[in-house]
Amino acid sequence: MHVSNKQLAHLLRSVAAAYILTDVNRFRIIAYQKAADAVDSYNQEVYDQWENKGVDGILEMGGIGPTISQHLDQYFKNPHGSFIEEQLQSIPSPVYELMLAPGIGPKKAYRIVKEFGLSDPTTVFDDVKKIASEHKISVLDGFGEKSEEDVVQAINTHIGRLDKEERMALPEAYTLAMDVMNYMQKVPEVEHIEALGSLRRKVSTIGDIDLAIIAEEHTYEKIIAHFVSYPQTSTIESQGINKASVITKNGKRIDVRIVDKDRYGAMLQYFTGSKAHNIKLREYALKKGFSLNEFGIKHVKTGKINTFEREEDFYNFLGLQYVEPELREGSDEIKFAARKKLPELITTQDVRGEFHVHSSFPIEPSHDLGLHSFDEMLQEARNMHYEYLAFSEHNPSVSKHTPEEVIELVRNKKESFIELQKKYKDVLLFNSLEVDILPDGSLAIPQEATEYLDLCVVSIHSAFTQKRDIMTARILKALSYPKVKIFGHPTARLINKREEIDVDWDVIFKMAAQKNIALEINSFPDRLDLPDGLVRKALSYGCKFVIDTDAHKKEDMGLIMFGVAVARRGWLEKNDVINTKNKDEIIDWIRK
DNA sequence: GCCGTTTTCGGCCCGACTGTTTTCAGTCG
Ligand SMILES: Nc1nc2c(ncn2[C@H]2C[C@H](O)[C@@H](COP(=O)(O)OP(=O)(O)OP(=O)(O)O)O2)c(=O)[nH]1
Ligand SMILES: [Mg+2]
Ligand SMILES: [Mg+2]
Ligand SMILES: [Zn+2]
Repeated sequence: MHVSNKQLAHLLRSVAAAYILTDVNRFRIIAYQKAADAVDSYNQEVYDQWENKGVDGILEMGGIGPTISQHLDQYFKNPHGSFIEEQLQSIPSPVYELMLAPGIGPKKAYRIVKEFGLSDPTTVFDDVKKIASEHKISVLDGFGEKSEEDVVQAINTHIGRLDKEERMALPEAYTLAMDVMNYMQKVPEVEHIEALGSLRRKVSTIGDIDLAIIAEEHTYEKIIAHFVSYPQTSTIESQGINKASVITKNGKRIDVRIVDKDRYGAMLQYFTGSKAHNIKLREYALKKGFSLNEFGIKHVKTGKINTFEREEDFYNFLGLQYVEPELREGSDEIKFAARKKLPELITTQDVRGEFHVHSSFPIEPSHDLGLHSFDEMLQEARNMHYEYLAFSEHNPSVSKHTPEEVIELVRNKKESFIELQKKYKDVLLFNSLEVDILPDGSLAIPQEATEYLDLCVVSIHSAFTQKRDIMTARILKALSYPKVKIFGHPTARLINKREEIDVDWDVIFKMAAQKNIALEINSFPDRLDLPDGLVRKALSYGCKFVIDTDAHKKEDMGLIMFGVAVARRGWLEKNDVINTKNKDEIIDWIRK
């Protein structure tokens, strides 16, 4: 039976909880928690990996070691009677559910479940609320009036989140962050405010908003008081001297940390994360005799503390290259930084054009047409100082046209480019299409019509759930047609809406590298496809990439920054990305 | 349970906040 990453992470956290409650070695507990974190941040389905490569497929992701991999292998084959199931059975199952409420961990959950003999995980939240309403929790050892209220509040927060997405798409997160930052800047004592955490690392989905503030120490109290009074606050999770957290009416958490200017560098480092990166960095520092925290670097022997206003100096002090936030995921970036071998990441300024925008040209496609005309899109390209642009509308609908009509439509488009190119001498035009990869791997366009194209983007818009071997063969076939230069939004995922296709990426990447077909990094915030993890994998096969916006209106062309963020998170340098090249190099690439 | 250009054994990040405590455990970032 298929196990989703979400279920798997919960499973591993449950084992960790069972171990906490049975007093197992604390580092073994941490190993299970780390494994759960790794599953959460992995952008392929671990179960699929296992299904096709076995234990090696699990080990490959990093973050899970040989023992847990073996246990998972056994669990996936048959959970009944498996080691993992056995561990879980030592604790009543409602504990694992109750733990999901924020602020309730294994110990509190167990205490309550045990005391009242709860046995049904499906009703545990209602059961506990009922018990609380009868004030039976406050009389327990270690509990009181306030903590009884907090339990109910935690359950309500959890339930309130159930029908919402767990993680925000980037634009939503930016909007929320901006709103809070604007609100905080009403306090004149706020010298600087900045979004850190996953937002600074530009992760594709954002769990909460993390803000760092610079201020003088005597103003902290005033600033914190202002923060928790944010109009959208629903509950104040915590309110301390230099940090506070609230949950908004939409169920979104906002964390704030305040620090003085002299120590901001260390705070930037800590609060940008990721957690895995921080732990690896701290372990690395310990070996060199230093202990790190969000305020500075302590020499363990002498106790001397160094402070840092700049984050770069913090890394350099440890003998490391500065690590760009997008690389701080706790994979192997610290090793590279120690050897001064980190990549020089691509920037938005490096992008000189793109290959996937939709115009309103009446190509009569089976999917959606763009909103703006060639002219309007080209004006935008000019504004962005692009040197070239490929129009890639969806192919003309094959069900509504004869092959001859399709050929006619494509030729019309090509002919209209002649005048257009004269008008826009500074932007080299390419006649392209985004062609459907049909379920059998053939392209939704007559071969003759492609003769009028300079290139085409091929992508999947149907039959997303084919089995891995069929899907792999389908894509290989599609990539073998002439004029195919770009594999568009390769996984076809829609964040929070549609899963990635299941395919043997090793085979696809090998073929793409060999045939000089670029993998698209689609910048649309609900796609971000290829996902960053696969970008890095493809890079190791020598693949090349294009960063496209898939713009359906001119304003969408500004989304390119999101695609660049994915590229950076995939460790790409300028040279790995085709649309950083000049016109002549592009023409060469298309001919190859 | 994991892992290795100083280790295959012996270490493993570090601190803030809360409630119920008379010194701390639990939970979280
Ligand atoms: N050293 C250390 N730092 C942590 C730990 N937990 C969190 N942090 C730091 C690094 C995180 O990026 C930062 C913000 O924490 P969050 O829980 O908000 O995580 P992050 O923003 O990375 O991901 P998110 O999208 O919110 O799930 O705080 C920890 O256990 N140890
Ligand atoms: Mg966060
Ligand atoms: Mg946070
Ligand atoms: Zn598409």
